Amino acid sequence: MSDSTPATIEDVARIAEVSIATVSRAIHMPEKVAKSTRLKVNQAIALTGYTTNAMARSLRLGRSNMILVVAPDIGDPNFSSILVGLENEARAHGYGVLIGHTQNDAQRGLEYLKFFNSNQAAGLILFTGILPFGHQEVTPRLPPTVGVFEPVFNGGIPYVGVDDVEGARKAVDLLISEGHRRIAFIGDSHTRLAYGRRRSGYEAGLAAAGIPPNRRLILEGDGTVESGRLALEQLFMRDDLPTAFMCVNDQTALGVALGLKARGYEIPDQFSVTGFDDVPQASFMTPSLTTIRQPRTAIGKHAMALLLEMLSDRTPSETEILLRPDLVVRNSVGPPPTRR
Amino acid sequence: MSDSTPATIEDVARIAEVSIATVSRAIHMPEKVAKSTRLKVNQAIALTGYTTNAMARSLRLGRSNMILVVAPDIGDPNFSSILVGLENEARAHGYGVLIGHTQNDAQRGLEYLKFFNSNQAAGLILFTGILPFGHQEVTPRLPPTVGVFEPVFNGGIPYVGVDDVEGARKAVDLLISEGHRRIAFIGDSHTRLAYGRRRSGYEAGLAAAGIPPNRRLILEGDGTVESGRLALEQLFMRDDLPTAFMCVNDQTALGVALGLKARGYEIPDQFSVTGFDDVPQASFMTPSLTTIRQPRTAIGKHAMALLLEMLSDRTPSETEILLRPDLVVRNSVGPPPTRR
DNA sequence: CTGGGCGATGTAAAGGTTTACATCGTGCTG
DNA sequence: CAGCACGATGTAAACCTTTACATCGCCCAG
Repeated sequence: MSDSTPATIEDVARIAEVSIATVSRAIHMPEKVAKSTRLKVNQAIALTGYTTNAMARSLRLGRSNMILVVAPDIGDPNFSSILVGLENEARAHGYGVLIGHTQNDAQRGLEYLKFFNSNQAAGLILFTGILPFGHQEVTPRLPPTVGVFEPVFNGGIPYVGVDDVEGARKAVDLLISEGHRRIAFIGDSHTRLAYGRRRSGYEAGLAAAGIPPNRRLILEGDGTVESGRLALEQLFMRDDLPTAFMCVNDQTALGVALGLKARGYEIPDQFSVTGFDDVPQASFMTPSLTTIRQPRTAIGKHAMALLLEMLSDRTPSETEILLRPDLVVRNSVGPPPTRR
Repeated sequence: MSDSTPATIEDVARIAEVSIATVSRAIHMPEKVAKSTRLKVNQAIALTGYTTNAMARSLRLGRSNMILVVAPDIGDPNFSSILVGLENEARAHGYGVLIGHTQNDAQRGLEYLKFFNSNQAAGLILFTGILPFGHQEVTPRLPPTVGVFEPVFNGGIPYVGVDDVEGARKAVDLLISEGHRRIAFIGDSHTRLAYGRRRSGYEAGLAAAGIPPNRRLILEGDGTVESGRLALEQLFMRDDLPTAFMCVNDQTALGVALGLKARGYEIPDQFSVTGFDDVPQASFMTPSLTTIRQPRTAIGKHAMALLLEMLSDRTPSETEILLRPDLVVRNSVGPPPTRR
């Protein structure tokens, strides 16, 4: 009864008194088999506890039920909640999730492609904006792929991200509505596409409020805590201070906040600060950080859904999905100090 | 030349002018094939870019090169750094990592067992202390399994964790060396084994310092922020205050810190607080939290190494690996206020 | 010189599916 | 009533490996 080896399709066929072909059809194309037969097969399946052998199936079909997810760093706290969305969606459709990380090593990225040679994975979710497969000229044939956060570098690959422009716009609008008019943007960068878009949102917000742009209030930064601190120092040295700092991400905001605290200033009484991303740490800061939340689980869900769509029919319904980010109001923003 | 379909072992055999059996042997048991033949085969492999089809191999062997990792919540920030350790170690041995989460739903846990019916996975890494497979009486046959953090509930399964007793001991020793003698332990629990061990460390530390135990200073808690706050309130109501709070984890410590701040007390000037785990947020708190670091990446690495060992020969060299936790000194601990 | 043994290689089966094609029977049309 | 079409089912090949067993030469001992 309870065999040591799992039941095969043949066991089911014997018990249901049909051929294995019929069993297979009853499972995968139920409309092709007579109702009575279907019933017998289902009973036999229940009796044996049969589960179709995914290995044999994948071998025969030349296609597996695994999705490979490659990120530069799976240790990144941002990664895990996206993973939740990815995994839930995948499982809901009978797919499993395989993970890998490149740690920005192209060679390692290349290794993961082997999963596709042998159909160990059917599709790819890519976190890096840049293809992790070395120089772009020799781009190997890619499996069905969906990018997350940023478009994949050499294009033609659909991706799911957040509407950075709108997010930035929400932050700057909040600051303006509190009465700020001198708002710095910390973390401009030419290498990160998302940062450029956030800057666009910032500029659009200022323009909409009729505030003339001020290039001296836009500072470079690479998104690290240190870069925030550095930018702050530059502003202090110039003696050309804003009343609010809009930062390109939460790490930068933390750097700014630490710098201000070190100089003895109070947030939000004397300066306001906003971030972007809503990393888990944001609510732990003092004061807790007002920021823009990336809907991470939703991003994962959509990315996986898009990929699965590509896997069934060939044409994805959309080639770019931008989700709406939310403003998370905490305690780092207030009205500018009244000048008197 | 660059076919659309990947090369099979047969292509290699044809080019090398040998049989497919010889190719297989050249790859997996090189000592069994003549040196000259091996050379020809290797050249043919290089020429064709052959990669052995993992599906066919797994089907034939009845064993795959995937390890399933199941956690209650893969969104937990603690999870991701362990994952790094797991994945690195797995890949170094030619294994891939498959992930799943149960969200404490036994049914979902059960679903993942299907991966083993069809040999889609060869081994299991389990994060929950309790088996995620419903009631324990009907425990299904488990594949080779290693637990992480806590021993798996119905035993007999090796696990990798941290030496909680030693970690707690380090925390309490620090507090004692700063001069504290009235030290509360927040977060006692009968359900979490790790918490019990941390309490043991606390008690051992007090005993070693000749401080008599005081049951009124040991408070229940489930490890949430709220539980920390609650325990604090109880202590205040009793008007029986310690000078330091040793918390069973960082969340609890945050709850205590927030409660103290809300009552207008300063940390560490008036009260000292320690945590356990060193979650990423710990350094963002104000004041930053002195805590015990779990060597997460190392835990992942050891757990995977142990599992792979079980997969090759049947007997694991050890059945319990406890890693040494480190004290991370930040700013939440100071000497007790001088009474005057 | 013959037979046995051994090292190197080949042959073929097995692993569990899916599916093109063949077969069978029934009911309808002409 | 004959023939055809169609729906339901069965047969067998193919997917790509690994490996037990067979085969083939060759060397050495008797």
